[in-house]
Amino acid sequence: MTVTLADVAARARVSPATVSRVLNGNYPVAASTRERVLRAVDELDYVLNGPASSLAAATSDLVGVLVNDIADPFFGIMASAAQSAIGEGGSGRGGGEKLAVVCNTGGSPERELTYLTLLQRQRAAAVVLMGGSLEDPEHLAATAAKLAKLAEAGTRVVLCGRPPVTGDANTAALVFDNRTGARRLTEHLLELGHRRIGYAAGPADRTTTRHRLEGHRAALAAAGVEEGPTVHGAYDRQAGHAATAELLARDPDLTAVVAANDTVALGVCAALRERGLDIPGDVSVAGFDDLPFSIDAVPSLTTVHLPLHEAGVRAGRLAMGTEEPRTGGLERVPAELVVRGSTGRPRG
Amino acid sequence: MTVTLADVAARARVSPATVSRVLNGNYPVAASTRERVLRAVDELDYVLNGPASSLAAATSDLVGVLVNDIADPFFGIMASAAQSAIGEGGSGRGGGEKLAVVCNTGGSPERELTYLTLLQRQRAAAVVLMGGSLEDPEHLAATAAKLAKLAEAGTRVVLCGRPPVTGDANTAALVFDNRTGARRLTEHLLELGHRRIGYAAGPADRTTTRHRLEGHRAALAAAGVEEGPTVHGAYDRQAGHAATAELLARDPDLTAVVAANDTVALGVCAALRERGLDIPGDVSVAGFDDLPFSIDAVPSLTTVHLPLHEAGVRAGRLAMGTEEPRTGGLERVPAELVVRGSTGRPRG
DNA sequence: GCTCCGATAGAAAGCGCTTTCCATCACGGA
DNA sequence: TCCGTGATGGAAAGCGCTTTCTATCGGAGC
Repeated sequence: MTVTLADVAARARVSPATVSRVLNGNYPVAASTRERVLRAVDELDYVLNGPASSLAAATSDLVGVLVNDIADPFFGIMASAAQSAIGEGGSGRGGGEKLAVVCNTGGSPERELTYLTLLQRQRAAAVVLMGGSLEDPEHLAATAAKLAKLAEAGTRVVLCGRPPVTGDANTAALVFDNRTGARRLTEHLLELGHRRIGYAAGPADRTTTRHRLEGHRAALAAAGVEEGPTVHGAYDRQAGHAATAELLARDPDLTAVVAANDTVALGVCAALRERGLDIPGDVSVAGFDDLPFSIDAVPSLTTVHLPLHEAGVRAGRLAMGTEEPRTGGLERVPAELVVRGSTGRPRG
Repeated sequence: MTVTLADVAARARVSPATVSRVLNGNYPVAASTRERVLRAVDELDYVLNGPASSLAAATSDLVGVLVNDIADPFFGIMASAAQSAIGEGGSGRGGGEKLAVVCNTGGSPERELTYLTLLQRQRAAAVVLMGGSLEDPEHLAATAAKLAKLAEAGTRVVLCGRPPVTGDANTAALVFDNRTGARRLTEHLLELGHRRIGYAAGPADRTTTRHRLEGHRAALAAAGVEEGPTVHGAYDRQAGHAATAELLARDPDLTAVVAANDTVALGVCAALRERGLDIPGDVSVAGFDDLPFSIDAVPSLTTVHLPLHEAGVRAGRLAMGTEEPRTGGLERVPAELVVRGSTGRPRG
């Protein structure tokens, strides 16, 4: 029923071996023969059987991209960039067409491991993990073990936005400089004169949350300013909205709120407005990530720019093996403060 | 080097056949034997070889989800929903774990076909195409042919947000009622008293663009109001920003602008504000899709709500075969007008 | 007590490809 | 003229799993 390589071989009057060689192009085949084979492929509308090919060759052209939340543009932008870098690469087998697939873990460690196992099953060529991870030691160990096994089996492992868990070769890591970015942001607020700053943080126990919080605290400590209230929540507007109520309850005299990211900042702004507070007149608000919409917020959001697209491309190339990782495998991606309209001097 | 099923069999002192049966659970195996096998699997840390399994069984547990732009929350939300529906389904082979993978076509017909071929190679269990498509007849035909081939080979095909191209069984389609949604939206504007309405449309030649435009025009025609200027552009803020300048140039007395979607609307708002125009005092603005951020826009966006999450889940279930498609395979998803602060009565 | 049957488990034949040997063949050099 | 040699193409052995087809065994039925 389905056309197989043998059918093509018969039609082209060559052996299956030759057809395979034409298709994979890693062995000399006379031009005339090649053409005959290609014509047969065309005429029969032959499609390679991926599983069979992968089985025989012991690798597949699948590249897995794991993200915490596919509905969040933060990941969408990176994944998109990685996918296009992976798609256009292509010196590998099977004509170099790699199938970049993105898998949504929802931030759940279990799903992350499940996907990694599934990709291991498929003998994926590479795996890219995007976004911070949970800091639970048990999970960290399980993930590290799984990644080590993948790397050992020849799957390239790339981390993008999370610290490396294993010093393995075959593993590269890109980390955003969240600490410095957060620090600059809070310094900016301090320079404006803010002394009571609330923090609507991301989920507890996540690397990203901790790093940003550390940067924030470092800035406060350096300036000798007392830390304001901190509330943890998810990375969505709802969380920002809820956090704001809590923060204001804990310190009604806040003059600024730093949000875990831009989306959360949107929720913070909404909550402040509902209470009749002006931004930045009464309260300044800052985000993080510099997602596309943050420039269109009203007022436009002061935030920390992360080169998501560039990082995604780089991650994709590392996964393809097109580019080599830095020595040590760890690469720091700079974060840059972007001052816009949502932050200003506090009243008085 | 890698542990194979035979190794597990040897360790458990059973035949490979028995191990396979335990793993796939579709054949009676004595409890004691099963346990012995599972212990061996655990002890050896065995991971099934996906390609081998797929080859022998002639299907894989891959489900492809194709989206036009993964960085756009519109697709992110649907894909996320579909992926979770697919992940939790699971009566299939291999323990029912399906690997839902999302592929980013970037709206390019070529990439779409490439991905479809790649998925066909992998003998994917199902394919979900999300979002509108190009209306170029040549592309339409090529896609239809490819989808027919996939369906014929036993791959379930689900369209979500695009009209069906083939009346095949094995194929289901979910379509958003863009026409009605757009019509209601324009009717709303007309009721408010607007008579000069600009339209910042999506890319030309796309089904979604056309349907929304048709709804808009239908409302105008029914009210006997002359159509205002229309500008086509991409689905991003930049396009909305640029379109606004053009629309205003063509008719400086516009009192309302309808955008292709919420993201575009954000760009429209930004451009209007830059010109010192008040929203909705001077110009009303409306979006489409009701993405999460639109409620936080200032003023909050009047838009058309699309049940993206629900549609994604439904698409996922159709892909899994958990739910049956309606007779005829076509299902209409309702779109609902949501009036917020960005639209109001025109001055005077 | 013997046959028949349900419940289990093993043997073995592939699934469709890749790849390692080999076999050819046409030349150029000695 | 004969042989070494590079360029091609074929034969065949798997890759690791699934799945028929059989074989075995302990009762139940007569």
